[in-house]
Amino acid sequence: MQLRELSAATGVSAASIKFYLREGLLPRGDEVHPTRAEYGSRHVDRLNLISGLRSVVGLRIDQIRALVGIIEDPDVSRLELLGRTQAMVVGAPAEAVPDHPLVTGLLSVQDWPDAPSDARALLNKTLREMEAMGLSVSADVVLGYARAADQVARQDLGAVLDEQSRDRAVLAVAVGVRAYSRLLLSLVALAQASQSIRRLGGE
Amino acid sequence: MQLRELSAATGVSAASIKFYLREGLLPRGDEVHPTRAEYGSRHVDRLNLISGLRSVVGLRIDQIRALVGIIEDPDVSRLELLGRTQAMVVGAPAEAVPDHPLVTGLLSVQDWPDAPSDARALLNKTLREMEAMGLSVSADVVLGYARAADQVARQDLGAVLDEQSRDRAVLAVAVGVRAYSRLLLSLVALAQASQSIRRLGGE
DNA sequence: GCTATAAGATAGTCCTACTATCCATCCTTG
DNA sequence: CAAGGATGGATAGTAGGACTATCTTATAGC
Repeated sequence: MQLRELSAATGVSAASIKFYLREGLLPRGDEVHPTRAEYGSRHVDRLNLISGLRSVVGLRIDQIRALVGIIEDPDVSRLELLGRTQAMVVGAPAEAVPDHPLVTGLLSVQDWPDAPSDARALLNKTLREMEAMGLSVSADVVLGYARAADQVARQDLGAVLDEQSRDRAVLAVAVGVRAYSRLLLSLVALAQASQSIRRLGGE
Repeated sequence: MQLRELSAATGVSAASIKFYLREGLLPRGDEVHPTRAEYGSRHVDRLNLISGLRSVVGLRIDQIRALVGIIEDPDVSRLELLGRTQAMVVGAPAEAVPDHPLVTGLLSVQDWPDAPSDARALLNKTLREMEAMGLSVSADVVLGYARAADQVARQDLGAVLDEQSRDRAVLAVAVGVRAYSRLLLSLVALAQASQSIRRLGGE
């Protein structure tokens, strides 16, 4: 497959493919001559990953480059790869954040492993930011959400593990996280709208 | 208060204030002379709204302009204003979307009013998109999240209704929706990370 | 051999959100 | 009351991000 065909196969313009090559997101093809290179299925997977992460998930080029670097690092296990993907998509903080009181309680109630992770750091950061903004969060609410989240996680994991290439697994995780975040957002919005109508509807 | 003081009071640079004036996001001050204008608390509220919607919520200038237009339309009730704000923040679709089977059930179980809304359209659209992508969503999961969301909404609404100016109410809604959905997302991420460790941790 | 096309490199474009400069006032301070 | 510095408003410039168009060189196929 050469560049033009790769473009046709993925719907990405030839100019954009050249751009991704330059930016190091897409590996070079096998060079047949100085002016001819051969591309294969890994290039197709990679381009699908790139355009999915751009258009669906909304990551920036430098974030995608970072993720691609992890994908290609053979020392990174698939488990770690998926964790890093999740962290990138949800915007987890780079540094560790000390545990919020609610989090320690949560882990024991849910029987979740007490291991540090980007997700845990994000949760702690989020709780602290909400308090800083004057939004109080009750333990009941957190536990209620956590129970629901735990159910989702059990279901969702299977699909991701079935993906054959690392590129496809990463895309599946990213799209899944994005979809669930939109679902949650919709539900919060609908709940608020419903309560608003209750209280203000008759005014 | 003149421009420099307004800048000091809000932490927004004088140049940016001029930019927002030009863009029609911030009303002009009361013109004392051709070269002197007086700004008041409504300008402070508005600037806090603009910078909050930009930095915390991530809205673009044209979205903020649209919202400001609604704020200043006296024919729009506070209830409708808050609904429109929410729709902007969550990126609700412009057109109505037919109900997903899960949604009708959800409304009756939660005893939420059966009124069309942007939030409802978004939920329907999200559920349909997830199905199109092969992500199955169970009724149990949706109900679990909905219960938790309902609790949050009851609490959170009070704070919004207490706000005196429309600007502040809009900011409170926008920040609230954003913050709670991030909280949920953090919990889902942590749940997924925990389940991953369970299943793959020993590999 | 000749021409169309691929690969690769370089420079240009479009968009968004500001930021810097300019200018005509006008207020304040010595 | 004159001088200097600030103010409000207008115009143009900048920075970052993501491409896109152009150009060059070298082949591939006729």
